[in-house]
Amino acid sequence: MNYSKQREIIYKTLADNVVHPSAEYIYEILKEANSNISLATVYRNLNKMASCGHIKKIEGLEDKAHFDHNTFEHYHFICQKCGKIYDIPKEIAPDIIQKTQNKTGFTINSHDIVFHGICLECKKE
Amino acid sequence: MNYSKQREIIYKTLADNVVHPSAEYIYEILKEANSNISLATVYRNLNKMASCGHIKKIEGLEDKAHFDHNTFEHYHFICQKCGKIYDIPKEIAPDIIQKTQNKTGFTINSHDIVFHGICLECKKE
DNA sequence: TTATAAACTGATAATTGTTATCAGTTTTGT
DNA sequence: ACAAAACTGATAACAATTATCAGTTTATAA
Repeated sequence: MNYSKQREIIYKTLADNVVHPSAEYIYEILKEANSNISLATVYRNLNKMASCGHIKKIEGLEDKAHFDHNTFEHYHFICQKCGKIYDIPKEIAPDIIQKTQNKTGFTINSHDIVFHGICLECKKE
Repeated sequence: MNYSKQREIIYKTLADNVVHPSAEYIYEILKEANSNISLATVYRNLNKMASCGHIKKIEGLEDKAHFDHNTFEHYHFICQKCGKIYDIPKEIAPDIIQKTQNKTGFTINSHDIVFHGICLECKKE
């Protein structure tokens, strides 16, 4: 993979964002900053970085895919009211890979856990 | 919800299938059986049954959604080689809801776990 | 350095999975 | 048997993503 200025900008935009943005959302931020980076380039580079493990792709939320620069193992919670995505620490499911491999004999390369529910903020209301 | 002959056929097609089919796949089976059920009806009814808990919708695999008539709590493994989807028993992650609720204070309504890797069949080759 | 191949880009057309629409049909409760 | 509600097939519309393509940038090595 070669260096590209656009990829660097896309990664920084992702990393600086507290949220877990979609490709579209990153594209909008870049457009407002007059970066002149096309939507196709955003998709291309997010997917490229995800497939080489530099970032994480979060699928199965609504329709869109979201991206996460936080690559240490963790899970996600999506609020059914506000739509916000929260990180969940991996300690909630200890030895999950080992247990599953033992039980099935399959080789596990990755796994994702997604919770749906209502976050604290939205419960207050 | 009213009774519908098409919905019954769609459910039976789903239940009789060992695999976890997509809407498209069910539609193809029905078409071969000359059922004359339209793709829209397949989508409509799978979604309807999923939202009332009669079946399960599995999202976040590749692009398509898949469906599962097995509604007891369990997880999924998708083989990166053959694409087959396997059921994983819920025992691999005991108390996962309780733990996550305690840790976050969020209310959890549902959760999904998806593993990616290589299944036994494909490892043999 | 410059030449060259490979990897990249923006713009946009194309694709794909899914949903909406709509006129007509079934189902259900009275 | 009748009206209201829920359903249907056909197909247009939609939204997210990917493919295409001519031109540009990057890495390599003579």
